[in-house]
Amino acid sequence: MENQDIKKAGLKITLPRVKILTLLEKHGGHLSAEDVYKILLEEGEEIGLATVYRVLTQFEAAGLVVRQNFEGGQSVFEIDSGDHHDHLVCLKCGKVEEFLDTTIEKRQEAIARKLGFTIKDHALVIYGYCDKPECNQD
Amino acid sequence: MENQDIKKAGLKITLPRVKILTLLEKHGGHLSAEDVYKILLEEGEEIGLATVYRVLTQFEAAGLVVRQNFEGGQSVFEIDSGDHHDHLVCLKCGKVEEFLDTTIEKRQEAIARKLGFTIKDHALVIYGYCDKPECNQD
DNA sequence: GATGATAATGAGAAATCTTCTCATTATCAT
DNA sequence: ATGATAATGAGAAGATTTCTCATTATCATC
Ligand SMILES: [Mn+2]
Ligand SMILES: [Mn+2]
Ligand SMILES: [Zn+2]
Ligand SMILES: [Zn+2]
Repeated sequence: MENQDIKKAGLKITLPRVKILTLLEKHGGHLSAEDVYKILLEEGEEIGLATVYRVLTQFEAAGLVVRQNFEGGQSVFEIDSGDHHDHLVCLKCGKVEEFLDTTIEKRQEAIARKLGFTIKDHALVIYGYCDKPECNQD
Repeated sequence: MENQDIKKAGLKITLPRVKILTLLEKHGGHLSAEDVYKILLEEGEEIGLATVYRVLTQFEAAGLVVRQNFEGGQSVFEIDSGDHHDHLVCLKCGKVEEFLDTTIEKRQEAIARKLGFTIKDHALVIYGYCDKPECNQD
């Protein structure tokens, strides 16, 4: 249940928080703060955009969601399943695919070690065109 | 000479363009539009921030510079040497290191192929702490 | 279940980064 | 040198995100 996750994060169980977390779980994909805001409005919820931004940032700090900064426009958020992964983004239709490549992950560690960096996080996003007919070719 | 690069891009040789390109070449590293603007002002140039943004975007389109979207804050620009590379960024001091790993590059191709994507571009940024004493640890 | 200290919310203002508009000025082919 | 056209600079405006603060909700305690 979402309520336990919220409580564990040291946050009070409020309607906006439950609605936002439930929506992200139900949706499963990548949503911007404004996406979340609009969907909840359409569902008849009373919520403020500032609250959505605030809560998503709190959820991120609590490890409940992950923020992705794809190029251009807004950040998007997704449930933190615990399994790190990277992304492919279609420049035409916006479709997002996920992948995890242990070879890449290991190489990153080696590179950081060689250059004296302690890795805290990383972001690998491949931009291109997906295989849908209307997206193919430049 | 910068002038030829600008001309080849189909752009007129103007003082702002020459100054911006020269500064990026001289500096060698990663500069935000505002960095460029402030440095040129300090050097006594008369230039507008809008021009800096406009010109950097034109240079990017022309393949003269590359834009990097590191998380938080402004985009930064660097001369496009033609050699693609990725980045490590220190979260404490902002230091940026560059690297190129052919293993990672090849794996990305394989992943895109498997998922039906045609790669147009990619961004790999490793965030962490560099080996300077004041940056080490958390 | 009622009470109250405290945290959370929502609306709008504001901050931040970037692009746009448009009158003025510079470039460059002729 | 001239003129068509492109570029510039200042400020307005757009886009995204955060902040402020008065009002409201939560929840530990009674
Ligand atoms: Mn994802
Ligand atoms: Mn670089
Ligand atoms: Zn697509
Ligand atoms: Zn550092």
